[in-house]
Amino acid sequence: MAKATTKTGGAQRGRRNNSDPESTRRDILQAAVEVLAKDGPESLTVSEVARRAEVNRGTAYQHFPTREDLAHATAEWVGQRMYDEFFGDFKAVAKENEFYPPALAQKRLSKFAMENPELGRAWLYDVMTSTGEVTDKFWKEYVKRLQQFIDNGHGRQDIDVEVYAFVTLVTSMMWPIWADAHSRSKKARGLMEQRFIDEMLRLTMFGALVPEQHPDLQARYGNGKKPA
Amino acid sequence: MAKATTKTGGAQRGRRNNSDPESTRRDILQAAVEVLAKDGPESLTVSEVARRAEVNRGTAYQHFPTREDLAHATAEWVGQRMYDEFFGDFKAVAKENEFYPPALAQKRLSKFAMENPELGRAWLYDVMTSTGEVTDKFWKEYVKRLQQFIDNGHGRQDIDVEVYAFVTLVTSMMWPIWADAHSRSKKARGLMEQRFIDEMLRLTMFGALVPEQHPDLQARYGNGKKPA
DNA sequence: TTTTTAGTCAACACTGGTGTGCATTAAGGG
DNA sequence: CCCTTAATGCACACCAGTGTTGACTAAAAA
Repeated sequence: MAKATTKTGGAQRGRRNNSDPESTRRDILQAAVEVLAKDGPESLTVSEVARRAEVNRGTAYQHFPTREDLAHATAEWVGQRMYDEFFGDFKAVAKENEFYPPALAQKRLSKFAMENPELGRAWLYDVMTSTGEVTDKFWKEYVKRLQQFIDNGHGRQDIDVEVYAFVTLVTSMMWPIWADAHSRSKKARGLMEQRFIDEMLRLTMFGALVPEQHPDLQARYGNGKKPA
Repeated sequence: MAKATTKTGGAQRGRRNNSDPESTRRDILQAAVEVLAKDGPESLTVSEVARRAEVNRGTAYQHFPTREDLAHATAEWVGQRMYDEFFGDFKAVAKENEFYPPALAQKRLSKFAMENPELGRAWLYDVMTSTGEVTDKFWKEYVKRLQQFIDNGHGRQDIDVEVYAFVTLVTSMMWPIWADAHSRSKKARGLMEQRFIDEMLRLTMFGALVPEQHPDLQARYGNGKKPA
């Protein structure tokens, strides 16, 4: 009504016109992560993401030519964000090139995963669907720091660092999903978080078995060397 | 040609006509699991599954009225198959109502996961997407047996059984996926399997830390009781 | 022999995502 | 003031999956 100059299509009057396309790109990627977390990879469509980002579908296609491009960019973005959010303020907590003290590390990792379930979920989906090597920045840095922590004499020398990193990362990212499905209240969720942290630390510190009951394992793994 | 009686549609002459509809149902479900493992939940469509099962789409719809029905039935079927294949010959290996010796258990679990990656993957997808409580038969039995194992004095009394079961199950199921993505040859894959088994057993037996370096954790988790 | 069951085949209407093209704005910079 | 950039809105062709229906057949069960 106000302006009848418009013939057919055309941009809506008063719509956002961003001088900073990067922010639009971020909005789209963020929406993609949310879609991934909420409905899984099946629902990661350009249409759905654009809707959620409150961005025109055409705009999304300008940033990501195909659905596949969007999916890949999303995976990368997740890796980058995890890296930033987890290692970002590292210097404030631990010395450069050093791992956290374990109690702090596990707590931080769990907290991070509980607070960013959508990142964890997206990361897991990526791990589960990627066919080639995972080049994830976050993963690499995590393994590196862990290795240094062990080299510094804090961890057992016979650890297989990659496997150990895999175990802690995968379970930490997966647990919030489990916790959400198995707790009704927010309070219950908090308890679940604490349970996980406690058990992981306990396991990290002492393992799960009563040593005297398992002489065979003691013989095989107790010498501090990797088994042949 | 042979018979010109057919007017338009109609069943193909000499086609399978199964007296045992259950086997058809199984074929469809098995195909669904394979689709899930190969291309993920996005590709779990009635059309695709029917194609893979070499069954008419209409037939699939007779067994599973909607795509959702098929998805749910598939998840259930996976749980049941995992239960059968993992606990099926339990009595042959361990006494009734008792857990395996840990070395055997971890080896068996890993082997199972490596040999049935499609089941593991489907199970993980289910865990990751289910919103409600996981009622999985396999999971429940696993936790039960583990609890008994600990009650019998083989494991540390302060273990949080559910968390511990979660850790071992999730990582065991996920590792083959990781291993596949990170190994070129079949031999490399076998090595990955062994690495995982070794590290899990080592971790189970001794944990990951050098106790003397972490008096704080020793104080908190070393008394054999759950922290308050 | 008749009937029921399990399955095949083809056609159809419908939905929703894909990717493209184009006219149309709005803002900022030179 | 004009030009470029970022974005909108909409139309179009296309494809693939969904779910339904109706005609048909082979084999087992009654």
